[in-house]
Amino acid sequence: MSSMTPLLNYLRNFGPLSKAAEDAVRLVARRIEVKRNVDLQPIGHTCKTIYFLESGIARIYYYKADVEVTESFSFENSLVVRYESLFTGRPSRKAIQMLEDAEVIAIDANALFRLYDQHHDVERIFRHIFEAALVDQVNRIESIQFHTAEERYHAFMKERPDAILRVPLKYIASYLGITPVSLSRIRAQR
Amino acid sequence: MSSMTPLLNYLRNFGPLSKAAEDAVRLVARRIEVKRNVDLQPIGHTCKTIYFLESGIARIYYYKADVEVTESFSFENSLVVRYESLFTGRPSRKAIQMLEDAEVIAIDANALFRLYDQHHDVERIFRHIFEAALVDQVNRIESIQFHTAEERYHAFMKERPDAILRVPLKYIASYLGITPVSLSRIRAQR
DNA sequence: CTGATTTCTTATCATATGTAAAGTCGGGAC
DNA sequence: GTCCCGACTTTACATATGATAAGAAATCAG
Repeated sequence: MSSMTPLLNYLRNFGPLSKAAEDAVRLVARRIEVKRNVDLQPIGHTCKTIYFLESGIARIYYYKADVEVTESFSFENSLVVRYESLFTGRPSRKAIQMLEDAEVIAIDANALFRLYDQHHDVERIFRHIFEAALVDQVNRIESIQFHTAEERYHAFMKERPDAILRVPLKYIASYLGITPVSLSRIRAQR
Repeated sequence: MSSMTPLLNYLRNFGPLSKAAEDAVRLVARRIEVKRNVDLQPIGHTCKTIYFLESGIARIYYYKADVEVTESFSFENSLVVRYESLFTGRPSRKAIQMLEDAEVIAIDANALFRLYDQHHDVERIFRHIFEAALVDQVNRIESIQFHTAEERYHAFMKERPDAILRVPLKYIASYLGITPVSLSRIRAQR
């Protein structure tokens, strides 16, 4: 049985986890390796897996009228989830792509949700995780809607200074909601 | 004891609710009347109450550099929550204001959360509610970042055709992330 | 009803961002 | 090493939105 230690440590940030629950989580998760540029989940697939990144960077992207759009990045030691598909059971128009070779833990979402009744600590932990995700989304909306592209670029740089070195700028541009040309302009001044 | 029926029906949309749990919820909720233009919750207050609107419209707003910004609207038969404060325990920079005279059910959030351990169905229902809210926020981000102001206006009109009649346009403009002038221009063409 | 205040629209001008096209740079394939 | 291709930047021009101000319409108080 592979270690899963990083995942279990991550989960413990959100609440205590009994030994029994820990074992149950291990049984619904498996460790996989994914190469750079591979789509972990393709467009059109219904999200039935919650991914935890031990290493590597992933992005969620989709197409808006033939133009590729980056919705989010996820870095090591965090989850990658297409919430709008996971919680509706509908196919996602979004794909998850790895931007670096990565070690990933894939959690079977339905199996995980079945643990909720037996292991209340598992339900509580994931509830806290998704509550925190909700807060993140609310804050992201504020940042998108009420800050300029330049402000958002600097905020992103401050929060993830390594991203600039690890992620192609064109993806950062589309994440910020601007074109690569615009991002170039912002970076050029000063 | 006041009826609370609309709230309980709303909750049942998200899962079954036992009689015992129903009674427990009644005990942490109270019914109030709020007048138009009143701030149900002021800026700077930590969110400790979840509101359900039986009637009326509310909006969440805040100030971004002296300019008032509308974050969201809530209509009758839905919840009003400042998630970023409720789930972090930190004071909110946002206020909740009524846009019409309203009948509101105020739920004590901490008392509600204490019910989670005794009444698993209450925890499950509110988990589903907040999961749905997470999906909403993800979709809102997509709509904000990757659609034009005009597309967003038409989408909002389609989803809430009554809003235009009940909500001052300046609030709709700031919700859409544009100025009232811009909204006027969009409405003028055609 | 009347006047006062707020909301909404219209017009003008400034600016940020988009689109298109061309040029530069750098890494990978062979 | 050489070539090629993709990523990034730069420039020129077009367009959408913002800021400001003034006027029209609606709402509110008395």
